[in-house]
Amino acid sequence: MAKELTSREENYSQWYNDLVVKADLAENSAVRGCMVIKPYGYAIWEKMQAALDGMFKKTGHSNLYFPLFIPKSFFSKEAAHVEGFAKECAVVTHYRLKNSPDGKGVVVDPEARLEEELIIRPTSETIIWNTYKNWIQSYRDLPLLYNQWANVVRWEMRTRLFLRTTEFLWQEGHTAHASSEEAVEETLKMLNVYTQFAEEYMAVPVIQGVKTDNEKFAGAIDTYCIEALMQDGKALQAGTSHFLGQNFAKAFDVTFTDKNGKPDFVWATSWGVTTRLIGALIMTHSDDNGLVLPPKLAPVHVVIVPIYKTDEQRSMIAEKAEQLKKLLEDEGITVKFDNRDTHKPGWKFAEYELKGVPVRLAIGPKDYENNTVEVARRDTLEKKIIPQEEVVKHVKKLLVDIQDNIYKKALNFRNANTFECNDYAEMKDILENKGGFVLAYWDGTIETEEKIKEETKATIRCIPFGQQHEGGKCIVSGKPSKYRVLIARAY
RNA sequence: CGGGGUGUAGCGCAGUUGGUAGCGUACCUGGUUUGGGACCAGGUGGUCGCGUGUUCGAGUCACGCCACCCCGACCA
Repeated sequence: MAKELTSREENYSQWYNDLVVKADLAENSAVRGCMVIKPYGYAIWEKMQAALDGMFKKTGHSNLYFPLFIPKSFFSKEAAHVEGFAKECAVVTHYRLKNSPDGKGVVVDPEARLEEELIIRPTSETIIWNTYKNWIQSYRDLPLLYNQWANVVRWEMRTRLFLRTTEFLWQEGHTAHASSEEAVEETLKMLNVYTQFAEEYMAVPVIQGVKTDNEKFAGAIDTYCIEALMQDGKALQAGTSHFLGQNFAKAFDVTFTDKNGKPDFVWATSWGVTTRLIGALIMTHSDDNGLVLPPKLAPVHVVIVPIYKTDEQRSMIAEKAEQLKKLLEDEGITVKFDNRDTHKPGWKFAEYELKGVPVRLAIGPKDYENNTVEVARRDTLEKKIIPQEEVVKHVKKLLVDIQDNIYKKALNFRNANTFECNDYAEMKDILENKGGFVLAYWDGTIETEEKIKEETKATIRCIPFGQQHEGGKCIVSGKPSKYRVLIARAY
């Protein structure tokens, strides 16, 4: 019993930390607040990247790459933007080290101070718009539909593996358009891409909406988001897409000549998702036995564990396993045959459950004789003996079933923990004792928003799309309200 | 940055009134095992976070520093 997990009930946050480390996804590094993403965790990120990147390409985007460093002066050009990020920027002031005078180690060479300090990007709007200025003259140059996969740094006080680290990986799309309508359309299009990715690949149901002015991205006109509900009843923002209006074009003087020969500022969007999605994935599906990964993002779909007593059995079963592996791989399924003799089958079962491998096949002497295989599915832990000739068909179906089942399970959980609420005391009680999403009327004022935040520690996550009711009274002030907002404590 | 806590073998921990460090696990070797985290025997592994002090003698006492974790405020 080498790797006992803390149970979710006992301590959810400890469970999460244990799981990330014990499933070998990531660990804390020698640098405060920064993590080492280990191969298994990185493999999940690569799967996410591949799926998202394909979707970006299909919607007409290309990748490019901008520098990690941004001249300090760029940052002061968009007032709201500076305000939003100033407190968490890492600043490069020098470019050289030298041997310490006392002979012990190295010191920063005071002679090598930069004329202008460089900011390590917390996001790249400023350098990108400074550059787009040179790329855009006419409406014929538009739109620019670009994306970059990059690392960014935000100097956070308190960090948690994947959920909040000082450095993290993400993609940031930055597009330029000739009209407001087109930019808004792009913003919503990418929100839909994120939604589709979350639901179809991650099997995480999300709620689409728009952020309040108070919660929106610094420098945006509107911030759209998708919000997911974790098993502990807390919300997690799984993606954001911003309509930036002409704010950055004005700040960096990016103009174009329209069809009528008139100059105008360019319209902008930006949108991103981060390695935080791995945290969302973990907290949505996993259980007290370990990770539960959706087949579409699992680095390994199927693990084959041989069971044997003698060397002869071992080699006969290995041959059978290799045959099955090949058949499954021909169907595009990723298979690991764990033929190590250094660990017992029971150990391997526990290990791959911890790592969330969706399907496990076990082949032992009895199976060899009967031409059968034991199939176990990770999401329900059910086991079943099936004939070998049905393995491929069965596994293919099982992978689809698991993807489907964990999505439904997550959706049911969210539905069971989403409360339409019209009474403030009741809302407080829900947020305090049960957790989950509360849908309540809000009068639209920042005063009410701040009051809710202060008294419940929950925030307005978004104003959900597609509300068709006639309105009601604000849950706090009693003033008329057009729509319900999504309220929850959040990561 | 505030409150709390912890630093002793890779990991998790014990260490009494101060006497030169131990347990579990992991690791290595050999053997028996293998259908849910095997067992037996033997073995390797420590600058006790760092520094200064008290003392004949410090993991243990004093002072200072550092790091990490948890809880808050800020955030994807």
